[in-house]
Amino acid sequence: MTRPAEYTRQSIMKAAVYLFAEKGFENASVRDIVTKARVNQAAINYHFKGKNGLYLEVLKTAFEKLTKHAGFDPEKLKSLSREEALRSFVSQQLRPLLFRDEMSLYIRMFAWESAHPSKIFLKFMATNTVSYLTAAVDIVRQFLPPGTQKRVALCGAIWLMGQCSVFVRNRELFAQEPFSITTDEPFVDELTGLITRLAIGGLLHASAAALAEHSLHTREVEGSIPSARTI
Amino acid sequence: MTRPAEYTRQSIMKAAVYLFAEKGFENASVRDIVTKARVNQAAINYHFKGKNGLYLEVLKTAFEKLTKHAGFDPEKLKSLSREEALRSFVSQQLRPLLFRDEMSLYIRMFAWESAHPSKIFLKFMATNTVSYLTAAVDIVRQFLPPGTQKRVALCGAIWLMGQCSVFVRNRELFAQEPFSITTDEPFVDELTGLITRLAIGGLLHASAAALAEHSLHTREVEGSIPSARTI
DNA sequence: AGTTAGTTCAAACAGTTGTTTGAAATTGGA
DNA sequence: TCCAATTTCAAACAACTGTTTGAACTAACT
Repeated sequence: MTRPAEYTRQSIMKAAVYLFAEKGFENASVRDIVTKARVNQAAINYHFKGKNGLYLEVLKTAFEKLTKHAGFDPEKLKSLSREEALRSFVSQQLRPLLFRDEMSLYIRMFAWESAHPSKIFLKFMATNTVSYLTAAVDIVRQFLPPGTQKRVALCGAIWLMGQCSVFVRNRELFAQEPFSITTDEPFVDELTGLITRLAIGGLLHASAAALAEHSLHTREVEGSIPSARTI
Repeated sequence: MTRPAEYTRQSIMKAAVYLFAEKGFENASVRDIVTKARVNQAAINYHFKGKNGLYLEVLKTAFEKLTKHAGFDPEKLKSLSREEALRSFVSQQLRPLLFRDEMSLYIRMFAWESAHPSKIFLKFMATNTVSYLTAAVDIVRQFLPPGTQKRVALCGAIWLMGQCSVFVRNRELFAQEPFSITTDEPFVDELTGLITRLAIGGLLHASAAALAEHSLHTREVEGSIPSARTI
């Protein structure tokens, strides 16, 4: 039994994370990956049982590391006020705008999925309990009334992440003409604050709407509150 | 000179609009299109000089019709208050959730592009002056101070459309488990109101930040206002 | 050294994509 | 009717995708 295989595995993983983050799952080809990893074509199928298998493995480690990372530590988040927790989350989501570290790659990978989820990703989310997403749901839930349905909170979390992912995905695009946005620290700080305030406003509104629904059937004119399905 | 070709052209256009709206540009193949249009493979290249040419043609007519459509008529929008104009715009953006008409297809096509713009789309937007987008920029601009830079308003418009496009793109997904959102009229109405209020809040905040920047250099502690680049 | 399991490799496979080809069919004008 | 431009068509092309193959290599154990 030889174990130089571990080097190949890690090499592939690293290249895959980078390219999935850069282009998204569908647009990163296995040939791209093996070239960057400097390994043979067949290596991906031998070590991961195909591209899907590789992606699943990457997703697993990505969410593991994200969860362990300070920004998403459930303990730390609970010690913060709900507003601070929300801001902390948004700040983490926008991390790829400022830093090019490992965490930023994972977050950007997720940004592609939040635009148009791949089937593999959805399957992964359905089977695994991803505490990364759980953290987001928990934060959102703190702005919603106690009895709020799970899917409402889930939907709110996805919406929240969508707010940030536009900028993360199209980072390079926004840097060019005619936008010419330089994503330096003060800009990202301000963007973080803006999105946080927006989210708080949106969630509290949804909360109020849901409460009104629960209290009495006081549907009157237009602008009435339809149901707790409101995000 | 024969002119039955016009039928083929229209047939291709119709199929293309449907499939581009359904899957986005990259994921709709020419074989999908010619099959749906019941024409020959080579027809697209003969009539439109390739897939890109077809897309350009589709984009052209799409934006033409969208502009002419009541919801984006510059005259009508000017007669409304800025809040009403914004709400009207958001309502139009969410149209594909309720109706499956021509306009909805065009809007959904645009929703794919707002997630991750294709090169052809960007080129089209750069060369043509799309009054559809101009309308959005104009609406956004009414919430921003007079001197606001063009790219700031442009960025705001894109952000605004992004708010809606998540739901439009992933319509089918949200209808399934674990979301199970039935996009009926009351729901879409409420969603419209919610996004409108969120947008107003966000834009007004950006406006205030930009104004403060212009008045005096009163940068003090953290949470200071960086620049007018703020969306 | 010989055996065996693990790992690499170049090549090919089977599928898809957009595009091109050159002949056949169609049509309007002479 | 014949001509010539226009339009259709089946087939093939070239470039890509993910995956499989079977031989070659490597390293540990007997």
